[in-house]
Amino acid sequence: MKCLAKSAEDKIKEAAIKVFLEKGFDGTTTRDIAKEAGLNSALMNYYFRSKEKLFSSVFEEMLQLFFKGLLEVLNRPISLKEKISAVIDHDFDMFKTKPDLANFIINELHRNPDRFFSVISFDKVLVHSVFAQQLKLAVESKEIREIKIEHVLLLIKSNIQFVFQGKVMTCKIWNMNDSQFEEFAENHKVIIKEMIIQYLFVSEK
Amino acid sequence: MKCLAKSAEDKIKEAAIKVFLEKGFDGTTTRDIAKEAGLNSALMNYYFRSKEKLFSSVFEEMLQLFFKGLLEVLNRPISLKEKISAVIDHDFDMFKTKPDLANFIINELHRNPDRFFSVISFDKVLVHSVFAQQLKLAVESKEIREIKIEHVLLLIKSNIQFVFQGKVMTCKIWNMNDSQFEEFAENHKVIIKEMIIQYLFVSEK
DNA sequence: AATAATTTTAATCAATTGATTAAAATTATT
DNA sequence: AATAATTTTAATCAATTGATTAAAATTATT
Repeated sequence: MKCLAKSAEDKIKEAAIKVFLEKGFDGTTTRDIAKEAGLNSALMNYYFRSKEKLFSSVFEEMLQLFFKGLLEVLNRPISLKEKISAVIDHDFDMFKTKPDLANFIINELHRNPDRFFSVISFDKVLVHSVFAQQLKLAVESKEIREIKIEHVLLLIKSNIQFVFQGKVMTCKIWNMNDSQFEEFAENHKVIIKEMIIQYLFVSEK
Repeated sequence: MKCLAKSAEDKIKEAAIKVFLEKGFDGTTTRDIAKEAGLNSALMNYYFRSKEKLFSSVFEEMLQLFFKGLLEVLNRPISLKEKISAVIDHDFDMFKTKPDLANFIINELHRNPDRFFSVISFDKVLVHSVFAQQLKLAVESKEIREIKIEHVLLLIKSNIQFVFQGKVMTCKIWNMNDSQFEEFAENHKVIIKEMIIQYLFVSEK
């Protein structure tokens, strides 16, 4: 498969992912990318035609990454309660490896909202997920309180995302270093799980 | 006070706030600001010396806005439960008038983390707030579960902020128009309040 | 081995950008 | 009213940026 020697095209793409995620489209120059890749700057245009096209390719890959894992978890054959916990675990792990991902998606979607359509029709995929069915059944059987899937997913995503997005702010305000923050985030994950599950499942004390 | 005729300096500042909040530092040109203000583009340099200095002045004002109201609410002479509700109301109102604020702060803090120090020592202000005292007492009297203020404030901020940050995504995924989103956000606010209060206050069913 | 196709390079382009300047216009002071 | 100080303008600057080009280097094909 992919051997020791990466192709120039791969190197550029890889470098572009790194630099675009860190600095965004506007903050990145094509020379930044070439430098990060260690290649002549004309190669970016040779392989990807333009900065915009290279960016689009990066953005679509990142948007997939942002949602693909989530959708997989939502369709696992596990209970609703386990699933909520699993989604939270998954997103935490994802953001640990790519802390800039959430911010990148939010920003570039804001800069050009139409980008979103090109990739997936998420509404369909989410509405027809196993998770959606489970939630509907659980509401009907009064196992959980009456609530729409839109709200549930937003609750989960909100609580996870801002932990990482706001890392700089959190560390500055409470004087944490990186390892202290990591511990804090781990504790916060437990709190989020407890809070959301307790809120949804009515019987929970 | 401020009469019909605004000074050129004010017009530039006002335009800068608008454009910087929308496009960020990297996405904004000094000519954008001059055009928005309807003034000759050299005036930006005349009054503010440089794009960077004008930006700093905008950033500091926005960081104040981001926190000042919060601190005021945290020190109001009301009960803990009312206060949590009031903080959520306050932030929702703030983001309704300035939806780009959260994203702006997060981004520009990421671009230059050192900016944060210049304004306030938030840790001190937060640690010594009335809210912090109330929280401590409530934990001691077992009125609420054992939890640190860091986590409580993060819970609150997370849940509010992403509602607005993720507006584009939410509307795209669930096919909402602006008024539908507004209703959705209002419902979500109620959910957030219930969830956080129920989680903290152990007796709450 | 010779030739053709592909990839890489250095040089260069036009457009944009933040900033400056000197003159013009306006306002304040004497 | 004359003069000085301040504000505004149009023209211009050098640096940066995304992109192109033609030649050089490398690799694939015959």
